[in-house]
Amino acid sequence: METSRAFIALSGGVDSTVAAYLTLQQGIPCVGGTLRLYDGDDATCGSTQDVLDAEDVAKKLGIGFHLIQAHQEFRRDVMDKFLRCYRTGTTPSPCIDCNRYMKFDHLLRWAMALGCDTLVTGHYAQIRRDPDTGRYLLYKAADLSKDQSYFLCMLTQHQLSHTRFPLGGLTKEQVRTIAEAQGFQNARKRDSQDICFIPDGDLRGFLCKEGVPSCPGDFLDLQGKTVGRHDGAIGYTLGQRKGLGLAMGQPVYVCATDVEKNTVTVGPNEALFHSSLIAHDWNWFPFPTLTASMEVTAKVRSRMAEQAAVVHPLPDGSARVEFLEPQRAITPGQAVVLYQGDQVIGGGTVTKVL
RNA sequence: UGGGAUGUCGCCAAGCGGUAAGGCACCAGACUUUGACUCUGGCAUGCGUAGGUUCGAAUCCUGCCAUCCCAG
Repeated sequence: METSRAFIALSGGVDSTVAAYLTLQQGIPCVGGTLRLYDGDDATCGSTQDVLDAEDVAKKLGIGFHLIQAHQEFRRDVMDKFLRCYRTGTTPSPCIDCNRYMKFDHLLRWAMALGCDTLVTGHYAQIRRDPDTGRYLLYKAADLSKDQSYFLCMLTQHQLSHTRFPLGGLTKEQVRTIAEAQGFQNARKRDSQDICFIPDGDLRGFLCKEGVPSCPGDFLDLQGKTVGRHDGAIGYTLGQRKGLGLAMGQPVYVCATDVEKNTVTVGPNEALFHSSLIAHDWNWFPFPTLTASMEVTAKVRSRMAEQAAVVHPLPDGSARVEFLEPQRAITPGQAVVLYQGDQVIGGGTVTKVL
């Protein structure tokens, strides 16, 4: 648990810069590095400019800098899974996978190979250790508006045991203030967002380029009547309104997609609400596996308010989450993350909506 | 070919002589480390077309065009 040497994951942004600064302030020897995940120079995450920014930060802080190539791993563990999800009609969460497989696996291995025992990142979340069980627990950030615990729901005990989030107890404004006080150039740099490997936002174009082409098909209403033509069932996600091009008098939303039949069913907002889901691929924080039903609050997307629910373990290791109130557009492929207060209980991947 | 009806933004649709509502769609921003949702803003010097009446017409009159329905 004692950090003798820390590896700082530098993105070139203000968060990781301040995380590095704060770690150095504690007198911990540090070395920095950036993952190069994608070839495109225009990528919004790990672009050439970001790498230069990160290197610049390392220089200013007087720490070493490593540029770690991870194109192959990123393609295998994040992009291929992303494409597979769309191909099979589910909606992926690439940021969760990137955390799980790139930042806290590939990068952590590199850090350790470089003689570091701790990985430091600029994520907004908190790690604590349960004194009774010895397990590492994940908590929300103090700044709830920047909390990233949803995206960190798949971190394992091993990963958490070698990770530090220096910003977990700070607000974004405090972080920017520290950066300004230290004269960091990126103090007011815009936060990153959107899918980093689709910088122009053209999801369908990207899927096509990567071998998941779209074929036009029919839009159906809830009664099964054809109401228009779509660009291809893949590429639409549950609850989507924009881009349908359907003037039905009232707003309509994607209620279902069928990639086999290449149909997209649309309906009114009210048709999107469901009360329970089944999820698999669970990662639990306070215990190795869920053995009994428990009351929690839950999210099925990062920005929604948590909702009261009960999670029930199922024999095959999956679990059923039952919400007290029906939830809008629960989407297979997305993560469901469970909380009790500020503590993250666990996260899984939605497989079925009931 | 007779008879009837209708033609206002991409779709639907107000308007009924006083100087073009609204909804949907679309576009642009905001929000956002996923896809989404949401919010804000934009969106017809012109109402099928050509004339006429009027101080003034999308609104009245006439011709033409188009579409739909009924006859046949």
